[in-house]
Amino acid sequence: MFEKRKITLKDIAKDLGISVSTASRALRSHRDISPETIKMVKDYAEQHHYVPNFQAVNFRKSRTFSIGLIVPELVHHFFSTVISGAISAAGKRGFNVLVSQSNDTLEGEIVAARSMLAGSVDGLLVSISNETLEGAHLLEFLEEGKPVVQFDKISGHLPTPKVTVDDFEGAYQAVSHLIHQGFSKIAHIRGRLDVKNSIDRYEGYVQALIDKTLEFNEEWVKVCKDISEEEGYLFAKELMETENPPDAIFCITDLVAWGAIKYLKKKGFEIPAQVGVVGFSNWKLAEVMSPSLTSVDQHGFAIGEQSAHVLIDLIESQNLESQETHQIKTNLIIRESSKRR
Amino acid sequence: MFEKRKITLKDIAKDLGISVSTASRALRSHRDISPETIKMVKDYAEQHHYVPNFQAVNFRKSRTFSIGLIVPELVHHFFSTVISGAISAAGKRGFNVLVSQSNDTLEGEIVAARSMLAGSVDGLLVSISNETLEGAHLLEFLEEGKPVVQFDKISGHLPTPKVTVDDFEGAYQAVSHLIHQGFSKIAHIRGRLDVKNSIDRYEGYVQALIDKTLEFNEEWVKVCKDISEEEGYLFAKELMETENPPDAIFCITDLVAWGAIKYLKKKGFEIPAQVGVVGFSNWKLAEVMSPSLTSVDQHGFAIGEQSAHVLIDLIESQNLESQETHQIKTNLIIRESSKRR
DNA sequence: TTGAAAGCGTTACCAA
DNA sequence: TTGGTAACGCTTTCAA
Repeated sequence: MFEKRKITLKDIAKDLGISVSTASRALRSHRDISPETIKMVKDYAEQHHYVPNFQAVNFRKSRTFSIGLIVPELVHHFFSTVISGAISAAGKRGFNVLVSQSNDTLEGEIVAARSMLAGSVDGLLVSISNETLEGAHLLEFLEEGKPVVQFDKISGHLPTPKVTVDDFEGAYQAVSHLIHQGFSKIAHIRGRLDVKNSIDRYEGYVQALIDKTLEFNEEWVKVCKDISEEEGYLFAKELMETENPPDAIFCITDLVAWGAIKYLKKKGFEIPAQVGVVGFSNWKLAEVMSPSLTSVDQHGFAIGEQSAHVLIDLIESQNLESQETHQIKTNLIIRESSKRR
Repeated sequence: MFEKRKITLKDIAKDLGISVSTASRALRSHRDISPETIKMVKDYAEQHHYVPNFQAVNFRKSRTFSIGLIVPELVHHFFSTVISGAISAAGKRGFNVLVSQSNDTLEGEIVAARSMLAGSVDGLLVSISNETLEGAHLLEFLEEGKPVVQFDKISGHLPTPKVTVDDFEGAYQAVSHLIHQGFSKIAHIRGRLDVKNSIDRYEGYVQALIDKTLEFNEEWVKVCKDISEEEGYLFAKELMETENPPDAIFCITDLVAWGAIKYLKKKGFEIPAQVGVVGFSNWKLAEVMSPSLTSVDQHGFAIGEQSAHVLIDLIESQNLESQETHQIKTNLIIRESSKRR
């Protein structure tokens, strides 16, 4: 019922009695084709709905005008925001985005990377999995002349540009805010010891305490493995059951904060009167939980946009050496869980 | 520093003193190539890390082994779940997924569709925007011989297969549950009058009332335009301020339910003691809000998987005529907001 | 069992 | 200003 054969340059050339190369050049308004020929060819193309076969063009130029994007998890507010930003920026520059997820495993990341490397993208945007160390599968891109840009979760081992959240500054602001609200015994439920984001947030936390000459207590720092709600609950319990409990908790993510708040509510602690809580990420749930959660917004959309622009710049300049780091500023969103005054 | 020229079939053929066609066939274990030759070629390929150039293969076969996926909104729990399912299923069948969003506008959908149609995908998965009526830009895919599958938000005008949530049944179950919990004056904050999902949910709501011989009251039905938190708040207010207020509200989405709950809490109504609330979608926030929200889970992952399978089946069978509808069952998740017994 | 050659649709070089 | 031709890397007849 459907099916309408597409016309090619050859058809145009034959019908117009010119050569294929002339037709090709005319369509691109090449400067040494006469205006008359150009007009003739363009008119014909228009009338016959000529559409260039991009597969052929791209094959010829060995380009795809697509970029790959690998995230640890797709169903995740922050990452879907980043994807949205990347697609928006890439689209404006004529690139499609091929999306995949690693499920935060090395294996998954390798599978995703390989399926993209084999001729379907011109470059890669990646937020590495927790398990990624060497990243040989990512180096392969560079070896093939395809640039890679890392964002958010990055590895220092890979010689690529990076676009990151300013985790240090975000944490610093969050903790400073707590101090400003009158909290003085501030705990931190942090992420893994070997992940850069969680290290930076931890350091921002420590620096804020130092700058305001507040007590730093080793026992007030808890280390998550999964960054889960359950861990938030558990560590809040551990923190509050000690001799010298904190009066505020700065959590590595909103989900962990939600677990902590669940515990605090259950035990009748008043938030923020008795205990203040701050999260990180500013997901939708921060706004919705009760009490609403003060959180650090990571500007995911901007990160996606910026990453895509950096990558496409490299693709277009054939630059594989760049290792610039771009830091995106965070923004503290103050809500009920920490507001005392 | 990097850059390692890829070897091609021609290189293999030359080095091994055979022809390109023999090399090509040997690699695919073609049945009339001798076992010895096959082994020789494969060993050589292995040693020299031969990777076929898929751009060339795909160009030759006019295939891309990619599918397009257009959703109204990317930053949305349901849609990101669907995307995740589609990528998972497509990956298993050797397809990459090119993702884009329409921002729920016709214009956006057309732009996204066009950039994919021009030779970058073999078929399209689409959940149409609110503004899409005729869908000429989608028919173009069929005209080019590329199958289209609609999911979730669908248009009856387009002759394509469809994968949908069983909205009617989901709503029916939700309302039946409320009735079973002892609620008898059940209101409905519904979606637009011209959108199929919201019509189906409305009809499920009405049918449940009829089957249980409960009162249907025209005044208890409110129509959203944006499906926003604000509308939930506003309509809950309108409903509760009438002479004869309902004792339960079934909402078109969790976000609307959250708006309604906000109002109810503010006015001191006890949930679910005085007013029961049920949402639809089962986002993360349903679990997190207080009280936690009973909601209809839509199995987004299954929808994504199923849609991808249906599409890839059509691509591989070259079938452009199919218009089957696949309904995915929903699942009611019962939480505090409706549990009376 | 193997090879030669044509062809997919385009671009780009070299001649005319 | 134009045309012929080779080339991109592969698959697929057709012949040998």
